Amino acid sequence: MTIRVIIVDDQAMVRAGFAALLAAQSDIDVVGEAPDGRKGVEVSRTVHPDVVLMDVRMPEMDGLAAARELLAPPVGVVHRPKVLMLTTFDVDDYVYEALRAGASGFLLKDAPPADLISAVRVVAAGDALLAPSVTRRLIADFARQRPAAPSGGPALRLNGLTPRETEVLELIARGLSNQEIAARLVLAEQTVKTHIGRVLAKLGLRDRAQAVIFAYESGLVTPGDA
Amino acid sequence: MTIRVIIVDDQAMVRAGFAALLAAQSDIDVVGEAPDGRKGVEVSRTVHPDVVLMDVRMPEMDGLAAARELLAPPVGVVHRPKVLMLTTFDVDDYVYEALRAGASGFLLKDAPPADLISAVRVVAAGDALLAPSVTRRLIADFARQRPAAPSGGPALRLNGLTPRETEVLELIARGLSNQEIAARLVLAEQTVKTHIGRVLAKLGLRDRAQAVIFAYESGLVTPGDA
DNA sequence: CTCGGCCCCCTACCCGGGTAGGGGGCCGAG
DNA sequence: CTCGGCCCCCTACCCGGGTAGGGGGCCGAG
Repeated sequence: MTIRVIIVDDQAMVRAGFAALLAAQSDIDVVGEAPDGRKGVEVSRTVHPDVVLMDVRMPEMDGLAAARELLAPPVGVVHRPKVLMLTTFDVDDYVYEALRAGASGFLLKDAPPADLISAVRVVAAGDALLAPSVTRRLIADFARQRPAAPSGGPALRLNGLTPRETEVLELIARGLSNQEIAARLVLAEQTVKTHIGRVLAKLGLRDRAQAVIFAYESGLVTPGDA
Repeated sequence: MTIRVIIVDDQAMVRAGFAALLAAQSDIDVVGEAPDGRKGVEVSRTVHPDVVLMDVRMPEMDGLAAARELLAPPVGVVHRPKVLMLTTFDVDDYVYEALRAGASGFLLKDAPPADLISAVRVVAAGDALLAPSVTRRLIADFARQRPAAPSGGPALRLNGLTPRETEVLELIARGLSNQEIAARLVLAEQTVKTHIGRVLAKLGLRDRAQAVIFAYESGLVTPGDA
């Protein structure tokens, strides 16, 4: 019995590469592809794959939203595939969001090809799977986790940032100074500093330069949307 | 007569994907792989491929340096492959550097797979090739080109940055402090400040946070390659 | 040779950004 | 109601980062 897989990634080359890689396995069939989350959901609901390989960052609908859609389907939809998230970076909040959404696994794209193949098999079999580096981070996070949101916390914010903090972070990532941010948000500059201080603390960053990096790496901001 | 190709890219998954893609063509043989420029040069000198698929950004020796090495071989080395550069972004200076080094082509990684395959064939046949978006940018650049470097200028640098300045900029974009950059490059912290000052002035930026933004927006640094 | 570009280093200075440690009001959950 | 989270604001302080304006050596082009 073959494992039916679809690949959702915005880069056609990546899709083709993965498809070729997986299709070479006798027990795996690539039965569909999609370039973004929204189309990925559609394709999944049409072909009913066992496993969805899902990129995190994509246009239209990102991988996390698509995963949530697939894993908590509306009434009437019975099919529920396993979702294996793919990413090039191991940012914790993605992991948390994805796991919370019910994803079966999280794999870094630069993992050895053999890992991808076995990951598909493991996930198809119903097991969970995390890349070693992700696991490491996960454990580290839990270790130093102050019992913040007790349980069933309100929402998924970027690493536990409040809306205001996220807003400030984005303006930092646009290159604004504290003064400019204050003007833009109609706040005292001190308040801006306070927000930034909390952002840096929550994310474990040193300064606004690292904050900019985080914003890009986490997808809060994307090259070209300046 | 098959086209012998080697793939030089730091991500094993990418190599495997491309290899699978190309190997499926009856007229193309993948005869080697390497994870960085230096090893790529070695492999090329060993297996004498017709075409080298070369990623731009890699550890140890980047794709541009490796391309120069292969295309201007030291005396005694006779083999001279075609080099097809691969990149995820279309930054002008990379294009210029690669073309000046004698690369046969420049392809964006997110091009359709069919393009990659035909690109290999085109290049192997001795023709040059640029991705459409690269061509567009190339023309646009020439169009609005102030007669800066009058002719045959020294080199192609990111917006007129010297190699050292570019190096410093990249470290800023990695989140390093001035002190850390100084340690990394074995410089006085003051020297680092001097370089940064010039970078900011040349690029019209205010501070290192904006420098980080520039690095991402220009493609000097890409989300995911942290 | 001279000259220009690059690289490295320096002193002196200041300000923006970040830290530490406060306070108050609002609001939804329990 | 109380309590916790969030948001906004404050003083005080300091240091990293950035500016201004120097200097010297190397090297390739002319």
